[in-house]
Amino acid sequence: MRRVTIKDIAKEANVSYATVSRALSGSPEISEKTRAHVLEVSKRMGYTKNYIAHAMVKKRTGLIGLIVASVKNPFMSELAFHIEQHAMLKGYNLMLCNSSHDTERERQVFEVLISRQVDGIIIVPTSAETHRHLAPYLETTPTVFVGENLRDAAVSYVAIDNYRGTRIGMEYLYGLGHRDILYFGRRKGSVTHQLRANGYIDACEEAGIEPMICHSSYTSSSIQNGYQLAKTLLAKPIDYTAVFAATDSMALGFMKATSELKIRIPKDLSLMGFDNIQYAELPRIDLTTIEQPQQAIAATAVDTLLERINNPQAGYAHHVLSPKLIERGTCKQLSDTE
Amino acid sequence: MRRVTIKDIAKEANVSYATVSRALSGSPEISEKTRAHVLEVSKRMGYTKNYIAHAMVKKRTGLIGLIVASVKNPFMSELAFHIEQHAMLKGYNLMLCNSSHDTERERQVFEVLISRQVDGIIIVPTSAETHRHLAPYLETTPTVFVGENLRDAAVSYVAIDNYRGTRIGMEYLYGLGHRDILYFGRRKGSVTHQLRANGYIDACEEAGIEPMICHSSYTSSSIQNGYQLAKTLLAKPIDYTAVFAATDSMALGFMKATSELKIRIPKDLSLMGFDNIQYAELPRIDLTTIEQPQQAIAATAVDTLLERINNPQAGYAHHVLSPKLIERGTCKQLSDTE
DNA sequence: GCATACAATGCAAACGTTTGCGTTATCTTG
DNA sequence: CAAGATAACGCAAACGTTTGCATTGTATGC
Repeated sequence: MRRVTIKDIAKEANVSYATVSRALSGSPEISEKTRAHVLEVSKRMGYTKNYIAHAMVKKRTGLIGLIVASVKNPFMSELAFHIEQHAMLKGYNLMLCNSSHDTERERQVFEVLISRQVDGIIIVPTSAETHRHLAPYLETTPTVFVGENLRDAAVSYVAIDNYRGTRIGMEYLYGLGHRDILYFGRRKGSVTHQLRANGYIDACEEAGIEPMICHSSYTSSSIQNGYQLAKTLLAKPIDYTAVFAATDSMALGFMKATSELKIRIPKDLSLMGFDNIQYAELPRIDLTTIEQPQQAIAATAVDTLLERINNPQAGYAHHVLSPKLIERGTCKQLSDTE
Repeated sequence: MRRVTIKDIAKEANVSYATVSRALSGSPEISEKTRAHVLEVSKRMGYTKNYIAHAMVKKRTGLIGLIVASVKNPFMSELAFHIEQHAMLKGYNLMLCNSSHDTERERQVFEVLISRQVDGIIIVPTSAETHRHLAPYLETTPTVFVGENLRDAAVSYVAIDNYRGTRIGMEYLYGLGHRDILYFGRRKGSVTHQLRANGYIDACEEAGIEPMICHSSYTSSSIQNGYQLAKTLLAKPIDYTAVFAATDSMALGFMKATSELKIRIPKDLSLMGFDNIQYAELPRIDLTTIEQPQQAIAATAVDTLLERINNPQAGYAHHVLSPKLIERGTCKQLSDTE
């Protein structure tokens, strides 16, 4: 049950297999007549090109690797979708790996992808240290980081302006009359979170209001972690009228806790998220949040990767996209007669 | 900036490259001394095996292709995650493709994956016709179908017992006192939906209650489609106390419509889903539903695929897993004094 | 009509591995 | 110590493509 190769076609069509190769790859230095003949024969015999052999000689696989913490995560899955679509458009296919928030695992799959000769790698790092662990590989393997704002590292990345994101959100909350706004779930070890928190703090300062920050000691943002953190937070007196969560996941965890405690959102408390994951627009959730333009992120990520592949000696590219407020139902105007 | 190959190591270590290959692949016919030496040199030179060349001679890539309609879909992304994890465990990597619910696209990516010499393919078909379109490839490429119950087709598949799923759900609703239960979003062109509807109908018959079915003319189940369908349905008088949605997505669409119409769930109407996608357990959603055991499905899918790869002449395997009721907050006991 | 140019095709090497087989060296056995 | 067995390693082919170069055939220019 051997698959039909170029040699089989050559024999059948009475030409050398170089000719077959040229006919199939659309080389100009071949007569139209023989090309037509070869195409006919190869179609008849059901030939499909062997990309492995092709990659062998061309030293190009047409593959790009994608490393995420977990495609289960709605943010990552959406990104993965758009990356695959855009890559497909450009003639590339996708190899998907999950690192499960594990730095060692991250390194392992990176090595595997290199072994598999992918032309480049797109990675959503699990920590701000990731690019350090990967440093030895980064000079030989075109790589672009997604999500983290790695200004000072010698890497290409695409991310949003996280600082501006929280500023935009704060402006909105301020406009609704809120003055006591708690920032929920600030986390160490991520530049993204650093920047978001900074945006919050600066906004407070400019407005002359007191920042209140609820720190998260978890290493990742998830609904579960948000829920746990919210439970301890809400056990204490509530001296704020709005909550700005560091991520949508944390916001949902917070929401879960408030549901249990019969705290009504937005009636008793306004809630704002960040990321605009798919969950946010679900009925009953209807979370007001700051959007990361996933499709644009995905497209720029593969474009800068391809750029890097085709032009390795060029400098590192930094793309910072704009976040956007998505107004839904979890934030309400603070009544003057409080 | 050439990558270091086996030949480079051979030269450096003063052995033939056959010896290097044997040392690296753990062949027994080599002395411990030279193996240690070769390993040391290859480590020092930063060698990484070229899987493409390896695949070339072994005629095995260690790759499995996964085709889904869209990883954006929470059901698919969860599946993709577990498939990747399980495949990784068995030494395989994953190539991910989205078909976007398009049969022609489905065929295209199937061909691409074959070209890329994947050892096998796992596909979540978009329609009950998919395996017909793919028929020419199926005899030469190990494939397993996931989700659809393709009893009569010459394919391997893993799915859940969808018929039993609705039966279980109906039993539960009946136990809560419901007698007027509407089945929401029955769809043509999918065996899965056929079976679920049958389970509903048979349950009605046995209980001596009248089946009520709201048909969907959409070609896929989504929140949006569920929402549209629910709006026209809810414009008519409501002569039922519970709604059994064909899928969680449809249930969420229904929920969105009820939110707008101030119909309270579960107070005014009980709602049951099917699939237990991640959304279902979110706060405020809290959807009672029938679970598809995703991790088990993923594991059996890759196991039967590997089985098929290593033993192509064996018969087709049909794995039918058991669904399970997940009790949450959208169904309530029907008060006797209605 | 002959030299020249160019178009069309064939030959064979190369990509980086694995592996059957042949060769050498070492060991065992009587 | 000779002969046979076995362990360790090298040689070279093979996997299915692409492509530089050589070769052949045909058209062009004078």
